[in-house]
Amino acid sequence: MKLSKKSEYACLALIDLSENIDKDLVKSGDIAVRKKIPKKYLEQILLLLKRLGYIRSKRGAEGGYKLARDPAEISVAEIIRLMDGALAPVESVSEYFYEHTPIEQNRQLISLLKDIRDYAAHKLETTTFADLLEA
Amino acid sequence: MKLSKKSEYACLALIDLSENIDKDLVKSGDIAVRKKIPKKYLEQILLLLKRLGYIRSKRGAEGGYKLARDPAEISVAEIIRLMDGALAPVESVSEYFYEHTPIEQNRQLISLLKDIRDYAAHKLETTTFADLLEA
DNA sequence: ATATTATCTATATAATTAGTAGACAAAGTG
DNA sequence: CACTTTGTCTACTAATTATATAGATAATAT
Repeated sequence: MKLSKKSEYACLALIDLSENIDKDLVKSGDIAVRKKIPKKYLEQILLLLKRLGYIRSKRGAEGGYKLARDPAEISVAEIIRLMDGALAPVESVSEYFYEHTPIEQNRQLISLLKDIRDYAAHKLETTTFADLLEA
Repeated sequence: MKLSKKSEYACLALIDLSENIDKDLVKSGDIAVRKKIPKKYLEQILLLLKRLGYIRSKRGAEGGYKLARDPAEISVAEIIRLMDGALAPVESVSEYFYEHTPIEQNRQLISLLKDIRDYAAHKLETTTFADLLEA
């Protein structure tokens, strides 16, 4: 797993929406400024998150976005998987994105990498966006 | 950390050389066939490993490669780092390849990713090529 | 002398990443 | 209604990285 900026931005956007969950709507421009994300790029990401059912939107003046789900029920793992694919260090050790890779020729290496994958996947699956807010 | 084929190939090549440590020299062509690595690509990788001091070579007919170091003293971590860079899922959490990334804006995310990095790094640092040979 | 093998450098190609640009659609405001 | 704001959609671009391939040269064994 290597996080792209896209998935970093997606997480930051969801964090921002979680932080502003009391507000009715949050404008993408505001998120862009607060989280220092290129505005047009962020729009693409928000659109994607909308299509995936994570957020809702309203167009027009005074429009914006809001969460469609409880932050406590969105795991970091699922967002990274949607943006970047496998959490595993190689696809041949991935649960959801399995693919053959050269390293499969060595059993020990596979089990080592699988162990790392399992650790990372467990951590990311059990961490939700509610956990990412400041105490 | 996402392993490239290059680092997968590099590991397989070092495994092959470890498996044949009793032999005087191993030809790149033989490694390529046994480990199913494109021959010319493998040559580049072997050359790199040679310059880095991991292997020695001899040219000409009946030439080839051999390990310059004990497999038990080469960690998987160092090879991946040399081929692919950071073991961490984002550079902002990397020990040896630190760089700013957007996600640094969230403390909790940073500590989560750092935890994953530490686990992976520890595993990979304590696994050597001697550990990768069949019992 | 010849065949074999490593060395070195250049090139190619495709995919991925990280955006930008601009037209269009919907909603609110005066 | 006109105008501004904000989301939606699609296309495009530029740079980088990944994954090789090609071919000339150098050294060595036979």
